[in-house]
Amino acid sequence: MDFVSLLKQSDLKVTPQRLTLLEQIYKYGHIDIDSLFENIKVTFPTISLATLYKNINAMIEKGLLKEVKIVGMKNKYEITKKEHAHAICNSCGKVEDVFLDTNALKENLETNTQYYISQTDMNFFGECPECKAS
Amino acid sequence: MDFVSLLKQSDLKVTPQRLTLLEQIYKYGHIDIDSLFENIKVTFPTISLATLYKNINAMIEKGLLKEVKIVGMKNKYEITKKEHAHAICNSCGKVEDVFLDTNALKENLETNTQYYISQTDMNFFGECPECKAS
DNA sequence: TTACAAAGGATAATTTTTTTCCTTTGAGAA
DNA sequence: TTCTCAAAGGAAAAAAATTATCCTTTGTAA
Repeated sequence: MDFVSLLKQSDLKVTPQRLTLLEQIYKYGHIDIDSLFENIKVTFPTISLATLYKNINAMIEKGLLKEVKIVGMKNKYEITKKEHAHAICNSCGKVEDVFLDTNALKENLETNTQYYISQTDMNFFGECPECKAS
Repeated sequence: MDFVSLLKQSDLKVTPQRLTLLEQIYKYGHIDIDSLFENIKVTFPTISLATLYKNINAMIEKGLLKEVKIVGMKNKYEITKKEHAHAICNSCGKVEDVFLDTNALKENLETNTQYYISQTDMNFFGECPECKAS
């Protein structure tokens, strides 16, 4: 993942703090501000929450990151990628990306409501295979 | 809508504040804490935000209310009803309920991921018919 | 290199949500 | 109907989450 180019394309300066931030989000897939803060402090002990928020908001504005809102959880952040749904395990709390074809449903909604739909945001809650087994 | 029975069934005392709260949420469909506060203060000028939060949280816990999390908006609350999606207009900010058959998609996800899915949460963003026209 | 806008960091300020503590009230028992 | 008391309301404070301010540092392009 070439985060340097990603930042440059968005007219954001390439700083070591930002690279680490992106690496951590990428590594965890979905991460909230507190875990992110804990993880980044290992590399940058003096970084402040304010810097994290400023960077996250800048990157969301540029479309580099997306905020993931899930009922019952603190907001998480993810690297922007092809539109996808989230599968969330109610037992272990895991959040996974799922790439589904949602076109039929979208068109269904469009003909029903006369809305024009440009984005979707879907969360599926239940039990992951591991938790189901135990 | 019989909010008195609804509260009783949930072992929550029936207070005028709670009835007004439920009536307002019902009336608006989806409402955030600030609008709710403004509206309820008309009837109960001394009500406090703390009371609203306490009641909303109690009702969410009892399953009477649901928190609606939409990217770019403050959390909203709705009366619990049959599972449904939300259509959100990016132009005027309107949020509408849409009842769709999401079973095919759910089963698709289940066979793909081996998750067992018990609830879904779907938001569709775009333009409502009115904003499309203008 | 140098210049300078942008980013980082410390701190304070705001905003949002929860807790505490005391008063009031709904609802069942007497 | 009155009494009792746990639960609810309200005021205030506390805690948690987010944003703003201000000064120092740094990335980047000339």
